[in-house]
Parts: sequence; C-alpha cells; structure tokens
Amino acid sequence: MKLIPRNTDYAVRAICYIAKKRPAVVSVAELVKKIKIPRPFLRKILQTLNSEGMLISYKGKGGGFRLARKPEAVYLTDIMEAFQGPFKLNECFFKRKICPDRNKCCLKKKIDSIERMVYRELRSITLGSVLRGH
Amino acid sequence: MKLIPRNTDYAVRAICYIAKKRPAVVSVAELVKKIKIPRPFLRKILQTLNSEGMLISYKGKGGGFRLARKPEAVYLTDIMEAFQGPFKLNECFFKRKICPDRNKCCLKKKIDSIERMVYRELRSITLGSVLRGH
DNA sequence: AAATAATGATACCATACTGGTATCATTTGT
DNA sequence: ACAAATGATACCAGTATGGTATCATTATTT
Ligand code: FES
Ligand code: FES
Repeated sequence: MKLIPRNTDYAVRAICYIAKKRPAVVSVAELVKKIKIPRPFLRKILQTLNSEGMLISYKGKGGGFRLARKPEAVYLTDIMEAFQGPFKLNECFFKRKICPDRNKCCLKKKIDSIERMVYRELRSITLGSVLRGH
Repeated sequence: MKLIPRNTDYAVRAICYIAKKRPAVVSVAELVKKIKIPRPFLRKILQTLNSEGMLISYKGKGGGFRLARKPEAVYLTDIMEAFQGPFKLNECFFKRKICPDRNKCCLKKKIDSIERMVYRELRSITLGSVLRGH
C-alpha cells in the first residue's frame, strides 16, 4: 500500500535541492553532503532523472546536474512514473468469470475513479508548487 | 504502487461468494472449486478473515465459513487492513531537516489529503454495495 | 468408539522486489 | 597528462509476497 518508495522520495529531495540552486550545476558530491543519501544510489537516481529528461547532466570536471525545465513544468507524477512505471493502482478484483460484464462492473468503476482522482491530485503537485510551498 | 495485493483480492472474491450463499455455511472445498484459488493459501486467508471477525467458522464435518455480519457492514477497508495493516499511503518525503515546520509543510498536507480522500472513497465500498452492483 | 471431514495453528519455502554497492568506461577542465 | 566529474552496468543482501506442508483440534456420522 506504499504510494512512494525510497528512490522516488530521494529523487524529489534531490531535484528540489537542485531546483533551488538554479541555474547552477550541482554535483553529486554536493548533494551527498547536503541531503543524506547513499552516494551510489543517488547517482543511479540522478541518471534516471537525466535520462527521463528532468535533469541535464554535464560530464567532466566541474560537471553535475541542473534542472532541464522550469520547476512549474516538473510534475510529481513524472518523477513517480520514472521510478515506478505507469500509474496504475491495481488490476481489477474479479477479472472475467465472476464479473459478467467488465464495462458495467461497479467495483471496477469505483476503483478506476479513485485512481483517476489520485492521479489528478498528484498531477496538481509540481516542483514549482513544492518550492513555493503551496 | 499496488493498492491491492493478491491476498486481499482473493479475500474479496471469497467473501463475496460466501455472502451470496448466505446464510449457508461454505467449505473451502466448495470455494476452491468455484473460484480458482490455491487451496492452502485460501485457507490461510479465510482464517485471517475469521480471526478479524468478518467470517464465522464451523469446525468438523459439514463445517466451513459463513458471513459474520450483514454485507452492508463489511467495508472494503476492513478487508484491506486485515491483510495490509493500517491504511497509510506513505510517510512524508522530507522528514525533518528539509521541511522546517512539519505542520506547515504543503507537500505533506497534500499527500495527507490524498490519503484521506482515497480512504473515504474506499470506505464507501461495502460487501453489500458490491453485491448489489452499485 | 472409530472414521472421516472439516478448520486452527504454525512453520517453512521459492521468487521477486527494494534498496544499495561496486566497477570500469567516458568525458571535460586545468 | 591528470583529476574530477558522470554513464553504463553488473552485482548483492534483506525483505516482502505468494504459496506449501504438517500436525492438532473439533464435530458429524456410522
Ligand atoms: S472487478 Fe474487474 S470487472 Fe469487476
Ligand atoms: S514532506 Fe514531510 S514535513 Fe514536508
């Protein structure tokens, strides 16, 4: 029932820090010092964030990461999906056999509606809103 | 990000079947035949449902399980909590250090509100509503 | 009373997932 | 050339999930 695993959590912390330092390039070394996350794990996380287009990386001496988009354009759901795959709360309870018609199953409708609701709410959270504090 | 694991799912299927057969006593043997769930796993699940007060069990020949309460009084959240523990979607992202004041943290507020929302919606689903189909 | 058919309790097990480590290659600034 | 950074990738330990197996207990039937 955990909505947010560790890597997503770390990712949000890290990206927040990087966002605050905009437009500076932030190295893993600095991040490790500031927010306490195991270094190799954080590296992997940042690489993902980079490959998903939320960060831009700079190799070589003086390199590091900076935000690829405006904070307002970085949705929490993007970060979640980068680590947890497409947003899907659950498959349905009775697949076939028991529910005669899937399109009319009220249980499925309810669960689906909850999923949309959660998604919509999470979608309203952006890096920008977190930084601004509302 | 999975809201409902296998045992909860199985539990709902089983309890639905038992509810439909009310007030008859249903044996594991019958359940296994009707809904396809591995027998020992199903037994464990029914034992939990029994110990949580949602089913009443009868030992000995001709024994089995029947619903302990009216279907309207069996909430989906009860079943979920029986298998998944207390309803808690996630701990907060930045515990201390980063968020200066936990009570004012907007991110936490949002996530908490999502959690309450989901809970309220799930709470509106009872065995009764599922059986009636709305 | 014995046999049988049911659940109760509980210990065990295989696999997958989560969280994390380690290593080497590549790029860039000095 | 060297140092400082990330890229890519393979590996690993611990835990959770999903499931099995076994024996004890209880109730019915004969
Ligand atoms: S629960 Fe999936 S179709 Fe009814
Ligand atoms: S996210 Fe937990 S206090 Fe801000």
